[in-house]
Amino acid sequence: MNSEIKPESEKSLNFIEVFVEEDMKNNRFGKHIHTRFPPEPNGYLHIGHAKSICLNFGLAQKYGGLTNLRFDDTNPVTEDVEYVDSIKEDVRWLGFDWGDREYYASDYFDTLYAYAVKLIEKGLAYVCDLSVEEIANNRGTPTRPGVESPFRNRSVEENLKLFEEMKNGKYKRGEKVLRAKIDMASPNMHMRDPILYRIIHEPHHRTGNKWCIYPSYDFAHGQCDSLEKITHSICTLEFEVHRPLYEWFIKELEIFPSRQIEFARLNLTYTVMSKRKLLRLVKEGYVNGWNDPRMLTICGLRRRGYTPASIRAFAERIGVAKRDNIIDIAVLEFCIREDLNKTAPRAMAVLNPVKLTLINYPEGKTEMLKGKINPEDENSAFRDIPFSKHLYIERDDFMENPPKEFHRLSPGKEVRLKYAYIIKCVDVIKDASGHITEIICTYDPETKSGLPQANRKVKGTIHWVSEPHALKAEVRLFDRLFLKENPDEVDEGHDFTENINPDSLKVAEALCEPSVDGARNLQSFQFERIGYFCCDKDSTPQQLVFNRTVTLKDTWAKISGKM
RNA sequence: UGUCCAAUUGUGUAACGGUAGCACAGCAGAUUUUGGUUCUGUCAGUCCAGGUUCGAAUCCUGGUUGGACAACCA
Repeated sequence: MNSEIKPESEKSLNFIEVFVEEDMKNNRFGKHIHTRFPPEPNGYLHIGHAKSICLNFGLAQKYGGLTNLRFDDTNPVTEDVEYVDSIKEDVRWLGFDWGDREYYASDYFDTLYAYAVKLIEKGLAYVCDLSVEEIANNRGTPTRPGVESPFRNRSVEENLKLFEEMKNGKYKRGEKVLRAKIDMASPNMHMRDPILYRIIHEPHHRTGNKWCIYPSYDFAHGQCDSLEKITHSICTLEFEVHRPLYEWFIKELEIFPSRQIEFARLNLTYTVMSKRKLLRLVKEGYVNGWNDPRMLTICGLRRRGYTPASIRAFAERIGVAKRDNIIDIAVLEFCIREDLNKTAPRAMAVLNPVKLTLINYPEGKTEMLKGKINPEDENSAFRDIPFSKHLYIERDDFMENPPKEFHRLSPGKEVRLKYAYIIKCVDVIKDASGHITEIICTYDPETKSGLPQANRKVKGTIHWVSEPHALKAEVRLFDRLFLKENPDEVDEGHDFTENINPDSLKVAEALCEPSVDGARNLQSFQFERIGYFCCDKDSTPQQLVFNRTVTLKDTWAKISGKM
């Protein structure tokens, strides 16, 4: 090894990319790859799905292939078109395009039925009359072999007849199932005569009443991959034990040999990820719906102000591997700050106001000051910010008896009002209970931004808004939904809801500079020195509403917290 | 008392028998009209025990720890 800088093309690969490159080199699938994203339309997509979406679409992009969107809709009991639409919207919003390759497992029901018949004819599948309980009991346990079904050795003819009768609706749910005939003593539970078809007298969101038997996941997923000529079928670790079955079907059905590769699903600190728990948060009213900005659903993140680019960057940054992982939520927050810092227009807003009056500034005068819309952008345009005698500043930016580390306003001290003047506190007015109601300052006209005197050193710079020009806005201050890194860490008999943060949402009235007027839904701003905020869909011209996406890094909070 | 999978700084992720690197987080400093950004520096790691080898995070054996698997869910 020498110290040469590695070119981009030699950047390290994740283990899936290693497999793909090996396969390409060995010509396993020819010169191209083809992936798929296979959601079940029974819930909303979350950040964990985003990882999978970025992985599947990202791989295809990298190696010049295509990605299909395929709905795994083999269970009409739980699935619905409502979810199909939201899933498509979310994938598209994330920035991925599946072209015209929108497929459904239900598109293949006829073929799947024919595959089942083929297995019966080969003597590899049989109709079983055992009840749910009996099948479960006969399956054994991971450490104890199962026992064979008494119906295991029916003739091919009888199986064919019975299976057709199942399809024709002759039997009720639970009366019969079609099972593969593999090995009831296999150490792998999934090989113990798995169920291929079950009877469900329920209309399907796409096939209506055509079918009353539906294929199981194992009998549908892999075959759909195969029918679509998917080269690399990427799924999460819990399907690893299904892989022998996946490959058994490919072999016995003699179909296109898609390759299943498993990776570790995403976990994040201070949140829950399972569909079941997310559903409870919604159903039990801990949050206001699936798109509540505190939810790590794609639609929740969108409403919170996360951008597609930030989520893609996150997926890239966390990597892919097979070991269980818990990603620090700070990584996600870093990614959105990184993006918004470069793109979000700046504005000043005061969230917790206290009045400030400039005694030597003319009453009734208004000046228009200039502020860069985005200082990160060299070519940034300017915005107009009105200034007057009567202002509001952040209550936290004033301290009567400050420690020496405090760089803001205090009696007798100077501070800069951003884009405006250097001011000096000369008096403090309090009410009967000692609560500060107004801060009295003088301003130095020589220090207006742009003037030579403005370059004078001062300890700090604070934001402000002009009282007569301020725009009121509702701000929704979101914080993490759970108090513990691992919300599932609870005492016996309790559950994760115990760890919900009671202060995950605080609503305040902010006073904003006029440039935020007319903000559109999903439009992001940086409220200077505070954080990134995004206009909510509840916002109207009469009542602006902003969601706090994430705070700015707050070094002062860290310092003051230690004191 | 089973099968499969995994184990690298606090958290992720590289290193494919040859200098343990990168990112986030932390800490310290510089710059700054955002206590933001940016920049610099810094802390900190190969689960354990054997073996193979000139050389092991990497290969082998045994252990330990964690995870998955016993829906007619996916």
